Amino acid sequence: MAIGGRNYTTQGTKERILEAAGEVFVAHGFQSATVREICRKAGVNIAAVNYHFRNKENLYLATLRYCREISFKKYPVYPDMRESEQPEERLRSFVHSFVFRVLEEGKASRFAKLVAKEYVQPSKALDVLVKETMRPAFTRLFAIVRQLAGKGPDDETVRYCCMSIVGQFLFFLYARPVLKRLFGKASFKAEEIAAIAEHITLFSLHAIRGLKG
Amino acid sequence: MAIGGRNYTTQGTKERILEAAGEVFVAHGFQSATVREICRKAGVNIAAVNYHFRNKENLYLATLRYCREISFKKYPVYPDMRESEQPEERLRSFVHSFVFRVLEEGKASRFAKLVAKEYVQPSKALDVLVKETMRPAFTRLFAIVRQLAGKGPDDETVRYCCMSIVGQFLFFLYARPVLKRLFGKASFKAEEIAAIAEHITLFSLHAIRGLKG
DNA sequence: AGATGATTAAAACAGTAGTTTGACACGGGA
DNA sequence: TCCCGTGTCAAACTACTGTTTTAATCATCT
Repeated sequence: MAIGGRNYTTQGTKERILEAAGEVFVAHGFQSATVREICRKAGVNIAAVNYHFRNKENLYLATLRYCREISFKKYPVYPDMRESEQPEERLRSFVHSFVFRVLEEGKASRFAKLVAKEYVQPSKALDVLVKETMRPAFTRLFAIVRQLAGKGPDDETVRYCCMSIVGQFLFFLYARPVLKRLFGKASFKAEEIAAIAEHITLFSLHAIRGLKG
Repeated sequence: MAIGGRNYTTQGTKERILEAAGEVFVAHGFQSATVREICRKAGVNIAAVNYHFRNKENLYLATLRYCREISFKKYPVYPDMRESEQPEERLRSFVHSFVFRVLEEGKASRFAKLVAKEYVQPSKALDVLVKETMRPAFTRLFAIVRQLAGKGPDDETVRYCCMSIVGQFLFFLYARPVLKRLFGKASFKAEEIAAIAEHITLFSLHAIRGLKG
């Protein structure tokens, strides 16, 4: 049961299932997704899921990890940036990589879409997601905003600012179906994504400076 | 089939179903919610749903409308405010009623929670939601922000600002399960909600002023 | 070649979903 | 009193779900 897997066809089957599972879970969510559709898309037998992943829930967790790896490999937390950088640049870098991770048209944005569903309909997976992904990200962001805000504002204010920044990401993470219906726009070119990231950066920098005093 | 309903027991059954449906749809979402659980909570027979609402999807739409009415009756769009008011105050009013509609502990926040699920897993209901609820709200917000920003920024910048503001609402609409795990906080007292609304107002006002020039 | 263990395939299983059915209760009008 | 439409109820129906079973296939090592 998935001990070594020296057989190359196994790797092929497992990966094909993970790819198809990514598609289907993004499209329908954990509950509504069916292993039958996943297997049909992957071109494998139904029993393969239970053989390679034990059950549906385990496949979901594996898919979450698989998609996270893809997303963070393409858009790292700090792309070629030193800790000693100016806080404005660190915020800009944080925002840009985050926004691309969310808005990109491709496999790298699957993780963000799965996380979106997890927010709204939490499962056991959310605990590990918060622990491994969100809490570290929030800690990094808090340090950046604290540096930008200076010593004036208290911790609660800084925390609220972080939430305001994250909220702006969430808009584009969630509102895509609404944007499509409001403005007829469903996908973004790389330059547009960069423009959005730059807007969020400037909007937040101005706000923090204003709150500073 | 739900023509008049002069029988008072009918009204009781229909409303009990709608109340229970609100609870269950908020808790599990449309797909995962079962009519059996709804009927058990409502204390009615399973067949009552199909008798009064034809089918599950129709019950869902009715529940959405029912919850929207409750939410907007308690927190109107412009609570005792004239159009001639200063734009700062109009933004503040817009933000406050929105935030309360989202964060309140009670039946009035059910609509926001249902909409949140609808964003992530759109169904046929989203089209009518966008048309009847989101588009008018976005138009009102756009007018306020345009007035705040002056004639300098172009329409796209103003639109991005609106998205940044709405995004901050979304954070608290979505991130509650995460906030619970991050800070151990799941519910907010009225003063805290007001403080959050005030933060979002100030954060956004500073940002818009900064972008103004 | 034959044995071995990992992998795949088809079929069946048990549980649950939404929906439908047909019988029954009840209140008011002819 | 009889009838009829509205509303309620228990039970069944059909479809689909995740999972398991059993047998067949394949690559690899002796």
